[in-house]
Amino acid sequence: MDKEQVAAVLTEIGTLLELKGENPFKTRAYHNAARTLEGLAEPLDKIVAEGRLGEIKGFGDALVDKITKLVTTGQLPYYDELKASVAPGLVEMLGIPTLGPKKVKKLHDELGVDTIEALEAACKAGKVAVLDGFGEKTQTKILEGIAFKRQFASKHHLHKALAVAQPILESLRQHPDVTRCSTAGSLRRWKETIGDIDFLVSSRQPTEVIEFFVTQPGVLSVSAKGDTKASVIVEGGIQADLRVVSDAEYPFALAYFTGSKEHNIVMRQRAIARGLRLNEYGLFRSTEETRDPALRLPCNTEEDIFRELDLTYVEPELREDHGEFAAAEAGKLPRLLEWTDLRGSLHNHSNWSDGHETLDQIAGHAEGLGLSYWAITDHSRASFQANGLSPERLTQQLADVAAVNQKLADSGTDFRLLTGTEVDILKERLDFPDDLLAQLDVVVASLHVAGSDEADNTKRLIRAAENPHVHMLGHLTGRLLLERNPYPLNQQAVIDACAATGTWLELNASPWRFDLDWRLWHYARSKGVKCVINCDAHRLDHFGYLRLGAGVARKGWLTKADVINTLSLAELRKALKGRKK
DNA sequence: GCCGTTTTCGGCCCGACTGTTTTCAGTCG
Repeated sequence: MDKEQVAAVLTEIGTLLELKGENPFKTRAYHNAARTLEGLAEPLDKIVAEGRLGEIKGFGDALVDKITKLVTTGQLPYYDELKASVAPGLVEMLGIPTLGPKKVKKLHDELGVDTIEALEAACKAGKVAVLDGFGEKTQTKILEGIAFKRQFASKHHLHKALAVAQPILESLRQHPDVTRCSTAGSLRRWKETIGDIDFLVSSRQPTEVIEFFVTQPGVLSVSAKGDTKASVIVEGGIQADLRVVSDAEYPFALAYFTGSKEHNIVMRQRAIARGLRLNEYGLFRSTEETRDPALRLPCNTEEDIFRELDLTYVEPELREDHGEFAAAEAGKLPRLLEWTDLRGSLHNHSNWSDGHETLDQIAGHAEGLGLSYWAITDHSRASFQANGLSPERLTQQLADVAAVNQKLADSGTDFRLLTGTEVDILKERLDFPDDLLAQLDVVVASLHVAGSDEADNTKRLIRAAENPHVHMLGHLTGRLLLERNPYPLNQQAVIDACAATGTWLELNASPWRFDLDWRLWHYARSKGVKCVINCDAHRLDHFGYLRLGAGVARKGWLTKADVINTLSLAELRKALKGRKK
């Protein structure tokens, strides 16, 4: 096993021990060891072979023995026995909000519950509410949690859908019988979560293309296969649909299948108002149902369709009926940000807190990608679970960043790391004093532990925005897509406070967050609030989130001028030092 | 589980909220 696999086993052991009610310090030792492994710079098998595993802090005799067995043989009887002794349903139950190991254990011990279904039945029978430490509210929350999980089981995060779609799209593009092809639907509109993946192809040989599609690598099963369309289930349980049309129909089908439904309704209304009829097969000179090619207006691209309906081209991201028609009619749609405009990210983590890589590794990777800057904003002390930095460690880190930058300067490169923090917004104050914040290039203030009181959460965020050293607020609502709803919060009031104080707002580009939501950027932009698209990177492969975040920013109507991290390093330094209002 | 030591077992361990309590356990980040 490699270190990722070993880390996964150790994490699972820790979770299983929690469910058995083991000493929390013991379970934590496993979780800590897993995290340490993931952060190792050199190969695990080398360390094991050279007998240096025990030199690593947190690795005693027991862990060295178990890790060595996993690395050298891929087996660990202790793990197998432990796993066999715990019902798999219990691990699944941990995924329900408000249920942790203690409650799950109690439910299992007292009620014999070992599946989600059994838990649901027990709640409905009122058996949970009468348990010691449980009550009516807990029982209700568990039922809500189960419903929430089921509701979102059919939705998928954008990056996962993209990862599945891109190789298939590339494959279709190479096929000799494919003339034009594209994704469509919510994926093309860059929605934050995706129900199913839509592909559109134009071809003279639909049967061949469909056969090719259903035999793509990653296709788990074929749910439907006809003359013009097919549906398959691909890896990750995502449904993917292919539609094949003639090349003359292609732009109409692309517009139709891209949607949104609401956008399409307005498009059809505009067609009717002009004595035309719009559907997936064409824009026809007729108000009757028809597919007669002789009546079809000659449109080769989507641009042509919009023009026929007296509109400038509307980018797919904007097709939500959120004001795009009025703007397109007036020729006032903004020129949207391009992801290649971005020069760096201002909210990221290193192995000083809960990130995976060293400052050197991060700087090397960012420079290699052609970026201009990258801020290191590790967690502050209160984020204990994330190994948050004390003021002393932060001060040490400043020196280390300076040393990395000196090396960069000596090698003649213009790329620089920036110092910073993601400082916790505590109940009455920020986690670091102002004089420390004043020494940093970048200060991101984030709420990690919010309450249930909307007014109080709002007040805390506004107070953070009013701090003269805070450049921006991070992941405003704390939502985790498909997992956790936003904190109760008056977002508009916070945006107004940002406008009044000159505080920037983060667009957190992690595909689990995309926070602030695209629907609110239009408002923020109208108030003059600047956006910062941040990766919140915890490892090198999170750098690609810049592209995801740029798509969300486009969906929020943002232009290059609205986004701070399109600035050059010199311009950015000036903006960071500029006095807030 | 690990660590450190007044060398053999006690301490490890932030800050806040919710729901259950009537002073605290469990959960979360």
